[in-house]
Amino acid sequence: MRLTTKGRYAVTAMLDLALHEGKGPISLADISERQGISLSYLEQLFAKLRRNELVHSVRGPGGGYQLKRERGEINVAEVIDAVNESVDATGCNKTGSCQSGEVCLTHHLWCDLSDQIHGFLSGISLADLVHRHDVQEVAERQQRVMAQPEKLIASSVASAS
Amino acid sequence: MRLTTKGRYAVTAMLDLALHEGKGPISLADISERQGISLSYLEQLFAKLRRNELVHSVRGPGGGYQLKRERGEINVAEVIDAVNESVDATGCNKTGSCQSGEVCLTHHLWCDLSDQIHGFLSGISLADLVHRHDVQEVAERQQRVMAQPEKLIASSVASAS
DNA sequence: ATAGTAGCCTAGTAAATTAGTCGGAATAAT
DNA sequence: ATTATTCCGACTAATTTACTAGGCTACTAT
Repeated sequence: MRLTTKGRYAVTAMLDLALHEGKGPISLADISERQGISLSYLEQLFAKLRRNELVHSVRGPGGGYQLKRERGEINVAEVIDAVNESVDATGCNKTGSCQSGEVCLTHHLWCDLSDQIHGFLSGISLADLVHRHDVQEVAERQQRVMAQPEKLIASSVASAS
Repeated sequence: MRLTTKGRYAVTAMLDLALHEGKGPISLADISERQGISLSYLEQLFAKLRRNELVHSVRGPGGGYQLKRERGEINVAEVIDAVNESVDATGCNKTGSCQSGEVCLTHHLWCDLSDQIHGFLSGISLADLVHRHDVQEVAERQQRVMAQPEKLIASSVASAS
């Protein structure tokens, strides 16, 4: 099991889409700016999200991405699964062949842990996140920063040095 | 966050120690054989476990390792922490500086997930594992295999090819 | 004393993964 | 036609994993 920036980026980007729903397709350039994620990297992640039928793309100018399902029908676990291949904590992919064909001493423990994590994350939808206070606060801050083009340039210069 | 064989090996090895408690120090060679983990790799893991005061070592012939605390007083979370540095799911190490000094859109979600995982794993002690049916079954199987030296050689030859 | 058994320590390494970059299509709106 | 965007493939530096190799140190049994 691994949860790195890859999965975190995917969830963040999907949440960004959910927050700006109803404004037509959202371009990856917008998400890149707002969330501070490399555009090319986002492209790779969205290729996987699209293959997993989580988003729908519109090409050409004014194009971008939209959620393929309703916000309430997409949960965090499947977003991570889409880019990461599973939040499984076992080494044997739950097959039980961890120690030369047989289950290892701790196999069931990792199965339990996997269930725990999956249960937790699959119980949280994008709609749930949109309604959270902390998410709304951060989203508002990001709106304010986007409205100040000078600050944007200053911060990108600072991060480049 | 990452949970790989590293953390799994550590927990498995610690559980092996817990299962064979009361028989004096257990050598890493024994654990290596029983659990199918490379001896040199075990040495590296146990160096960390020792630094974190989870095990106590006895050098020289007949030496090995013993749990430093009672089985009921060592939980799975701290074993993983010892070799892995934390089961933290955030990218900022819970500092909240994920996006140029400020919290990112999904910071709190990862904090919640971290708490969830830590809560689950810290609630399971080595004693709990020792008493589980599935663990006892696997432990008995490992005892039987160890009692058949020919089979051991045959399986090691097979895995080497 | 000394041989042998263990733990201890450092260094190296192949393979995989991460988090990107780069360049160039294909597509659609103006 | 130009431009904005998704799409696609190849490449890469840095990091991590899961090891191996080899030598040293402490201890015990003989």
